[in-house]
Amino acid sequence: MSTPKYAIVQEWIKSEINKGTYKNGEKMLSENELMEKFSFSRQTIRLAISNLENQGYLEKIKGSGTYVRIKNNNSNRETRNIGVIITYLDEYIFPEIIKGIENVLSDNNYNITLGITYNKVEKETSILNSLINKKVDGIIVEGTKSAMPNPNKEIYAQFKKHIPCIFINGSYPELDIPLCSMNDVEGGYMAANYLIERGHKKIGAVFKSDDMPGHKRYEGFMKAMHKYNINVDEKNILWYTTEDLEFLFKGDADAILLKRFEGCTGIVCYNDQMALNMIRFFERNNIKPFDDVSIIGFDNSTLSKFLDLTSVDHMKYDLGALAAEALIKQIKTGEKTGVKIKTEIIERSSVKDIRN
Amino acid sequence: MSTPKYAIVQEWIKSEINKGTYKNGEKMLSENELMEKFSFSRQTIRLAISNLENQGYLEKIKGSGTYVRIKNNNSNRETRNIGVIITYLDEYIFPEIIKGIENVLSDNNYNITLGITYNKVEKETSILNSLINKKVDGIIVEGTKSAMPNPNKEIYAQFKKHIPCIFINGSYPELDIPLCSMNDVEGGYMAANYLIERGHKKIGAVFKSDDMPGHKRYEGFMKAMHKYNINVDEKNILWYTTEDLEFLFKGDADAILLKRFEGCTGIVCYNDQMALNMIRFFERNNIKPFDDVSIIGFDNSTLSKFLDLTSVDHMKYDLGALAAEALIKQIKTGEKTGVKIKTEIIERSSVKDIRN
DNA sequence: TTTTTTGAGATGTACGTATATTTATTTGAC
DNA sequence: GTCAAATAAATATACGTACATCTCAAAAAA
Repeated sequence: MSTPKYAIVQEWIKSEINKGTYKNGEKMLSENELMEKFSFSRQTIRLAISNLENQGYLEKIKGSGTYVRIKNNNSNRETRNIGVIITYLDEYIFPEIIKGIENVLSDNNYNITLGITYNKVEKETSILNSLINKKVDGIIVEGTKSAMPNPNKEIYAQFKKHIPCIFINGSYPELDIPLCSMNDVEGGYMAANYLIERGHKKIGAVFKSDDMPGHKRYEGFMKAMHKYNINVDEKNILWYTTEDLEFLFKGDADAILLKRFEGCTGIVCYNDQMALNMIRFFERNNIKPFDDVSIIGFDNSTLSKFLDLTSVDHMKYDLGALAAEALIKQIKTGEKTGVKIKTEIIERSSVKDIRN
Repeated sequence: MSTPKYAIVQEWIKSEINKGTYKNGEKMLSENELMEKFSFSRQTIRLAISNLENQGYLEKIKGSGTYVRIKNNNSNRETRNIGVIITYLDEYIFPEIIKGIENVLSDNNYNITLGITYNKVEKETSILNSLINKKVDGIIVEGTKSAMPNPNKEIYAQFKKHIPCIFINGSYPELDIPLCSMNDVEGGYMAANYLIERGHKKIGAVFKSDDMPGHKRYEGFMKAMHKYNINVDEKNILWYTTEDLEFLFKGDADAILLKRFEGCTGIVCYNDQMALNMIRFFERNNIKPFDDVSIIGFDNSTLSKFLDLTSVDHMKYDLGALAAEALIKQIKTGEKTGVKIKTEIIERSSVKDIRN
């Protein structure tokens, strides 16, 4: 069994307390009410309550009820500890972000407490609860799917009253928590602009559809094309989802792809890994990448260095560093500022100048 | 009812502990034994044990039993915080290691406090000092260059007296701190063995000389060659340093490399990035990689997935996970154990079977 | 000999039932 | 209106059952 039922109840109670639904001293739902709410047996509910009692969240009074009673271990002393919550660590942009955060924070004598959510809301809840317990001086969060309604939103709302917060990549606008993010629209614009300036007119693109940055980069791409009055043939713009990767670039779909990108002299790719896919695709079909077709990627990853691929760098390190600086500023002065990170094209040899 | 049954059991256990019948660390009667002894139900016994656990008299270990473990509350109070110190984060093996550590620790309700040393001794010193201040429950360390004399060695010696430690990748043998590391010798052996079993006899290799794993992988490589009585031509083994990367694989040295690997049907590469270098090198010189020359890499990185490169996986995730488990074991029981991580070959299409 | 599998024993999770004790509110007698 | 009794609601104690999961050592296989 993945998460025991009693643990579900525990997490729920904890997060409700942290949200502020039940305040210190107030009466919690009775065992019977919790039974009905979760449709668990009374024993299971009692186990959860008993655990929380031992952890110092609740107090039971026989015959009366269960009450929130938070034991404040130590007062509001400085911990010089910052919580950093991210969705993933293995995707190649995150290590750089963390590096940026770590460098700034350690220069200011802060430690990092790291949490990884794997884009799962429940994991995020438990990390947030444990950070509240630990009393951090501030948090930097890359929230789980910010487009969807997130039950942790209320915890964040509670959080920001006492503890400085900074979001990175995405945020909940209604919460008024500052955001540090890369400028994907500008990145898409620059990529297209870079090709156009070197004489390319028929430009294809590959974007990820199930991802916010994908849409933003497309927006920037189109902006550049319109600025130069270049008609965009939608056929040349390929949208894919994570699931498409399985078959779309393995060779089976080459005939389709050839038609989609027929006559294109340059391709803007969603990221460097996609650029690699396209390079392999062209090689398989006797089209020389970089020479016959210019290619431009995103992320300026290790991959692009090895491939000698021109790539749009969104300064992942700076994103982390500036987020950390914004947080420290907020801790010191209370001033809430966000940042948009600059993008930059790292020139390598994958784009050919075809002007006469 | 005057005194509840569970209280009777509690009092009995307490007095037996105080009498010295069961000493600290010793195994208490099992739930079933207590059931029989008192003729109470298992739930009642469990309640008594659970209360004593919360009072700091007992500890339950699932699948093993209930043990006497008397906690002295005040001084060394639990922080449920583990320090993790690594040299780098951006090199591609580290995120996986951290993921392994994080998963195990968060399952056990520990937080991670992350420190990055960038292989600099002074940075390591300041991180260690700040962790001592923070009173972590344990640390997992990837030490800075363990071959060199490290002034932090004494800090570690102090550390390990009070706080459980685990080293990963490398350690200072004289400190007697357990080590979790990958088995590079075995990895080198497996890579060579894999090629030999598929009919390759003239096998080249590229190893990193300024790095411990490079030497270990070479050692394993030679072991396999000797086992099959294959004479190794030292000319076919290329050693490089970090600095060599600048010019050795950019094309200028192709003539030299061609001579070095003349006639080789397979190449063992120090890691996947080096494998990519070799692939590019062969392509430049009209030798079809994978077809004319089999190639095997190390690390099973994203790169190898994209290149469809057979690679030796040293289970970076497991390294982190097992190190974390070893640390938790040490915190709970005081038992100091290290682990050697298994290696495994991830088969893809870069090695050709050339047996007749 | 070494490695793998099996199995017994231990704790963990979960449900059901029944009765006891305490608290707080409502009801009813005065 | 006041006070005591009845009642409802809440937690406390206690037993039974079932199956899940983990540990460790013994047995079996390589």
